[in-house]
Amino acid sequence: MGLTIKDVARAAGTSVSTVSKVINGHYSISEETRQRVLQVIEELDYHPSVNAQNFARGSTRTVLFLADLSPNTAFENPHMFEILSGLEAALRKRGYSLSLRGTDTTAACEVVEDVLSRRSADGLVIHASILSRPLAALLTRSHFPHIVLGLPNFESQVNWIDINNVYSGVIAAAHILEQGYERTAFIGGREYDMISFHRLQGVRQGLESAGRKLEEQYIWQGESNRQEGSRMTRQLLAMRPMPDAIICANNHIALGCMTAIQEAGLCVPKDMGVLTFDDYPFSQMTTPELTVVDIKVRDMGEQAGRLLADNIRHPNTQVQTFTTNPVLIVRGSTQRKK
Amino acid sequence: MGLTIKDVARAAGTSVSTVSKVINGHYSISEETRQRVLQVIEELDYHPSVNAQNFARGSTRTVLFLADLSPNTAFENPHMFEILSGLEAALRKRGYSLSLRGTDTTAACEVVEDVLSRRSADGLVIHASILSRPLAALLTRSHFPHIVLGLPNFESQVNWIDINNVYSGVIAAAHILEQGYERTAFIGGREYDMISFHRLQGVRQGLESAGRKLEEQYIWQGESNRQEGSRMTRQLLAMRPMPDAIICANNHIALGCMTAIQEAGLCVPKDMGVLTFDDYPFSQMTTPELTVVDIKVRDMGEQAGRLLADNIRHPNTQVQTFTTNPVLIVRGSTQRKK
DNA sequence: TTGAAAGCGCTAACAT
DNA sequence: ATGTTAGCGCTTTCAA
Repeated sequence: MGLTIKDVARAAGTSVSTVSKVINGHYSISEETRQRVLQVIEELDYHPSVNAQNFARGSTRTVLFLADLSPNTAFENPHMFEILSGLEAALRKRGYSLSLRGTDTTAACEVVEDVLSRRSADGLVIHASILSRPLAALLTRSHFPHIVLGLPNFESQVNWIDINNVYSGVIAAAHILEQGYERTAFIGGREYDMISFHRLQGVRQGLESAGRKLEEQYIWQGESNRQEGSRMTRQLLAMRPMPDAIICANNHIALGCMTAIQEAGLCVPKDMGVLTFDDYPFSQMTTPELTVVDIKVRDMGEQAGRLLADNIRHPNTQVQTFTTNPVLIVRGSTQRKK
Repeated sequence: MGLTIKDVARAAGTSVSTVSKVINGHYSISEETRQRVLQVIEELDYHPSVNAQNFARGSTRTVLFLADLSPNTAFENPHMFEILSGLEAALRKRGYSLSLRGTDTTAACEVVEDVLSRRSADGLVIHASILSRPLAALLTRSHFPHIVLGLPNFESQVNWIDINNVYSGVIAAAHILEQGYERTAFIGGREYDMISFHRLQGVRQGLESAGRKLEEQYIWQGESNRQEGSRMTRQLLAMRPMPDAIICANNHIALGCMTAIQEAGLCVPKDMGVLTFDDYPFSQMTTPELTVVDIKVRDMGEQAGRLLADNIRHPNTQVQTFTTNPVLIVRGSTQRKK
């Protein structure tokens, strides 16, 4: 097996260090020898050994992705894979490869300690769901390049990136108003459901900045499932005046909402506009199909990759960002205007 | 930076090679020194450098996963992530870490050539959707450890593993019979849809082995979407005698099927049993919920990991396996019996 | 602008 | 059972 850098040096009539410099784009090499060496590399079809490069450099050019990969997470979190794809693309563009490692919250600390001491990665991407205070402390203390996907649910100095759910709410409100709906309602998850909460906040802001108001009695909270979506919707339908548009915090709730409206004999989007967040395959399974404020979650992965690559170069910068890339996908459920 | 094997050797009063042997579980070390060295390693909190180990061994202890990771593949293929999770778990258990690389069919060959020449992985997991003839040839010719996820759609000598869709069909048929349905129909995708075809085959076998028959006029093929599912179902409902159970090749078709049956004023599961394959989140979104023959796709990932690890140890064995792990999930759509 | 040579930290063949 | 030592293939400092 294998050509080495020596073979190239010999064939090109130079030293190995010259070849190395050519490979790494060192400035001190004359254009002439650069071309010659490149030519030889091409002819010999030489590829430097990744292992030897890593070893000599003391780095791995690898980023490790840490998340909970227990059975069924994929179904519950179809976004994770998209994030991963975006991340991989962004990292590869910058010369890093991506490794994957499943772990739960408890084990995560040990895993990270292991990575640090064995130097088996140059950076870490950590899903917020497995971030604990000790882990955050470890990350901060070690100054190891990292980025957390999602807003940590406690104060910390870690680098993180998250979707701007508030802004998504603003977009939702704007669309509802633009379609001429007058009395907007919001049904969402419980207090601890931060995503729902932020979306609610955004809707409120969006309405208020247009001089409208999200009436308190039009806000309902419950579990995130279809049954609850139906239940909350029925509450709304019983009110006078009845709202004429319902913004649902997520798809599950929205599906229940649609059912309840149809069972009440009302027509979407004429009697009631319905809007939700995130474009899932089943957003298009209702009649009419659901208007959604979608999130370019792949973009978030790409941004995470970019930020992490920067962080590897400049380990002492802190990054805490909301990415603001929601996109409105208008479908039948809010198309009141022609 | 950091502790090296020399520090450990010095502290333990042995040579570096002894320490190395302890680390790698070499047989020739006495229990006594083993304990002493282990103790020192513990005390010093020493962790061998992955880079140095890889370099010295000439291997990476890494497996690369190759698949198409373009936008939206996650939605279209929710299974991929589950496979990945299973794979990671199985590989980790065997000392390998998993890397991820997105590529299309065309670029895949170059990527693999690069991996081979740079020795950047010890093995490859390749999704069948990006496998081309040249790539298969390269894999075979190079004897590089690999496993393809999914049955290649051409003859080849590569190692592969796939779901046993035929067997899933058999399970489906058995359940339908067991529930007392008399005239089974099958609606599925076009000829080129191999998954549908295999399931059909299985249903046929299952019925025949019970002395029944899948009548040719009860078999319809169309595109895999809801519209077509409805259309094919309406065809079936118009036939006399009408079938009393419909096996749908996939969820999309099944959803259309349910709609058509309900529009015709018939009752599932009394007048018509409905069964499909794969448990998706939306399998439970119909009323009644769909009985499905599910596939433990995570298990397939785990098996792939195991097979690949074996293949890395024994590069000259060929593996071409159907994993037979379908599981019947009985829900309302076929529960005719009490 | 180029080259010589000293590592990088570990493994494994060989010697004891 | 343990130790000695020659690599592994590259990067990088320093001298020329």
